[in-house]
Amino acid sequence: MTEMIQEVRVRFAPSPTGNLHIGGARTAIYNWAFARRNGGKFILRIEDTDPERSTSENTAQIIRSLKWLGLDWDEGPEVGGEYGPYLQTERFATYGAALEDLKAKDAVYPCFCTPEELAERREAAMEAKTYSGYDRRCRDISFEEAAARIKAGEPHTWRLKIPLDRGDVTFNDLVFGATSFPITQLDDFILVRSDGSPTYNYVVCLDDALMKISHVIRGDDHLSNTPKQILVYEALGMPTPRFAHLSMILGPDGKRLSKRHGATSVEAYKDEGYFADALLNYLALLGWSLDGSTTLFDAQVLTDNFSLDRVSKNPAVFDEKKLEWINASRIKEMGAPAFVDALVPHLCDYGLIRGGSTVYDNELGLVDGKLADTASIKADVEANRAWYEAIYPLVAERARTIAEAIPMTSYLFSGDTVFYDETSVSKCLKAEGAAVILKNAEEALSGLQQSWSTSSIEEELRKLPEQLGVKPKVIFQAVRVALCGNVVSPPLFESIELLGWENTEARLKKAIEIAN
RNA sequence: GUCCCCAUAGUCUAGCGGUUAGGACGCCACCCUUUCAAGGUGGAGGUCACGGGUUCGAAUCCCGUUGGGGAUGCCA
Repeated sequence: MTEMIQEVRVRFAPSPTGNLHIGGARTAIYNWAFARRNGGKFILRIEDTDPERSTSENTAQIIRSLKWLGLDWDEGPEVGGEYGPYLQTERFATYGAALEDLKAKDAVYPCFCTPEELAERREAAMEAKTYSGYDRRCRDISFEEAAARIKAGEPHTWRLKIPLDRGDVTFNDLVFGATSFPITQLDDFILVRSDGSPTYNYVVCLDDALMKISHVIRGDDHLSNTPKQILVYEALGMPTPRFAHLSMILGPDGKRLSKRHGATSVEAYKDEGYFADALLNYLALLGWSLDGSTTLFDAQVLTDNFSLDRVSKNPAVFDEKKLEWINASRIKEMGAPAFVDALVPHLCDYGLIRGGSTVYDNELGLVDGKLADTASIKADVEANRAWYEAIYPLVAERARTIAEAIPMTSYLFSGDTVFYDETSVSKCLKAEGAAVILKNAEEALSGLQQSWSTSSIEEELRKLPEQLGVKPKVIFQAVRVALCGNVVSPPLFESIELLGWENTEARLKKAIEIAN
């Protein structure tokens, strides 16, 4: 058999019945990477044939998520293409024409069984443990009788007439290898519903064939649908594409990843402060490997190296810890400007503005004060870029996501007030000698107003342990709690510089009151 | 019930007949250190699901078993 030299054309075909989830995103990434690696085309097609559950909002959201991930498509919604339209609901004309063709070829037949009858028979057969699909009772209705019943307006579906004499359906899956299904196992499934709409297994073939898709790369859950679809291609007389199935993504409990495992949508990860390239990196690794040892890479490396024969067959458990680690490594290398750009939307969400007077509790719930409006936050960031960028070194080694950076740095945004962690206060502020320590710290810093910098602050405060004859740890932890409200915080001297003398002074005075 | 697929440490994986079974996340310890991290160093963790073959030799090839997943819709 000669292999036709064919242009690589792959597609991602989500149904807009929800937002883009992790599994779908990975399928999209693999298709995209395969296309880019092989100089082919990546096509986006929206399978919106289920009017009950499909919404245009979902479509818009899916597109947004794909773009955010950094994927681009050569044909599809928004970009068009010569094989459009790319919304299934706009392709209905082609389905009707193909049905006429199938009727002419005697490859389909009308079925007058009602859904209720079908369900009843299926149940009975299941009960008797003998169910193996539709019993084909309408297959032998004569042409004349069928025509008469259709003419009389009797509701009917159109079923594929499986060629009983065909051998088993075999195909070489590009991930799973040789796969074979007994023809006896396949029933005459419905192609066109009684309302005239086409079913998935029918449209998907027609669309893929008409769009000249060369490789169908999709979820494992379609492996068992593949023989049916091969039969449709054959009935249609259209060439069968190559298939590559991707194993499922599982939750920590080993069950298929779903909402009950927590966040599963791409958008949710975006909102939690993950970066697109980190998510892309992690997802690419979930079922594919570059060489067995490389774990950190960018989209370019992916599109330069992706290949289906390095795709794993085992289902993979989604490990958020590793995603966090990859995201953390991204934050460490991204630099202050990019970090601030990513931080701003989160600051806006919480109304955090430099020098603000809002007080937050540990969960970042609003305790007191007003939320700053996003316009003034953005303006302040523009006007004081250096101050905001100075936050980066404080959290770059600590925050795994941008969202984590918010509670970590919220003390920088509360002006002259501090939210105190009770245990930290009783441990460090109400301890013996705390008031003296804080008083001395205040005095030491007060002389620095003209030379306020991390290094001068550090120089002065470092003198305290010897002066007071107290262990450094005791001193610095007391100051830390006084200024940050907690025994755990980002580096102290840098924090003091960012707080400024006035806020520092106010916070120290208040802490001294508590200590007394 | 029937059919299909899968099986290497807690997790993701490398491995394609000869390796002390490699890497990464996570975990533990130590170092660094004013906290938390980060970083550095070291470590624990695998009878390669189980049982049979084939072979001089099997994680790798074959058969069976078990476990898991999927399909079996007028959903996609």
